[in-house]
Amino acid sequence: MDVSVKGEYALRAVFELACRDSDEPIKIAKIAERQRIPQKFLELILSQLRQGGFLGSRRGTDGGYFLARPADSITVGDILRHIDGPTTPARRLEQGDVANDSPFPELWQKVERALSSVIDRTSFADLVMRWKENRARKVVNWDI
Amino acid sequence: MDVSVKGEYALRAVFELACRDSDEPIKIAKIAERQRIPQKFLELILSQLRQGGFLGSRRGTDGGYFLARPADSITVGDILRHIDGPTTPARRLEQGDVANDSPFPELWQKVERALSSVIDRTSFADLVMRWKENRARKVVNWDI
DNA sequence: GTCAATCTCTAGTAAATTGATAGAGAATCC
DNA sequence: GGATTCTCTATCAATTTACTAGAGATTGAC
Repeated sequence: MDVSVKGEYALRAVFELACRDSDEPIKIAKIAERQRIPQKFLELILSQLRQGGFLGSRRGTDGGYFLARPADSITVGDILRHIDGPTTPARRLEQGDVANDSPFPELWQKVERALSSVIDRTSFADLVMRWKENRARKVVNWDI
Repeated sequence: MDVSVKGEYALRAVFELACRDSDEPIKIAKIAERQRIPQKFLELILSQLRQGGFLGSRRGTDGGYFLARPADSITVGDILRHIDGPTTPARRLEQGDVANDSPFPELWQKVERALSSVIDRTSFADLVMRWKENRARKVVNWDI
């Protein structure tokens, strides 16, 4: 009932890439620094996200990572499930037969749906938009 | 984003106790057998649930465990949080200051609310009720 | 073509967590 | 007093988590 640190790092890294609208690659070192993520650990995570088709990369000077798809087509759920695995193990969702039934598969399905209604409906475009709005509000308050 | 086996055992054990409307204690061995839970492991879990005020117990012959409160006043969330800890670590829910803000505390709060809308609103009385209804339906289908 | 920068891949690893087990001790009832 | 059952502390193997090390492969600049 919790997200791993790795999953959180993955979300922060993708968010960092989604914030830049340009397609030019951002270096691992830069993401690591800005999001305070151990660099070597982040390398593994980014590589895994690339293998999942979420990110693209380029090597060499001016290399780095970038979104492989538009930010509004990548959801928080996509990233979390790719990094941390399924939110609920399949066997918990299966209805038992008459002999061995229990109320729990139905419960886990409800939990799954509730969770999904948030994580699968929040794209990184949404996150960036909300973040910019909040940011604007705070700056205004500061000015008063 | 998952529940431990221990948490699942705890739910099954409390459900087992909630199914009996009588207040007479049920032995650990019986619960372990009926719910297929390793007995020694279950002992720890039941003891922890007793310390949390959810269960009561009696020793000796005719001893066992029983609900300390009515089944409609114990929720799935109560048990899960007592056994597995908070569903989202507090630090993830905290809003950062202007200098270091991010869209994630808001996200985690939404996740938390979505989860809560299921687990904190499902009591063991609900589970027993639904289970009995389902059971009745299945038996009817068998008879046809 | 070589050099520097950067991603990529395979290992390894210390610490924590998970899912248990063992066994002595304490209460309850006959 | 003895049988039964819960209670408490300790221990443990396996797995997972969070992270590090280092050699290798690309890329672009010169």
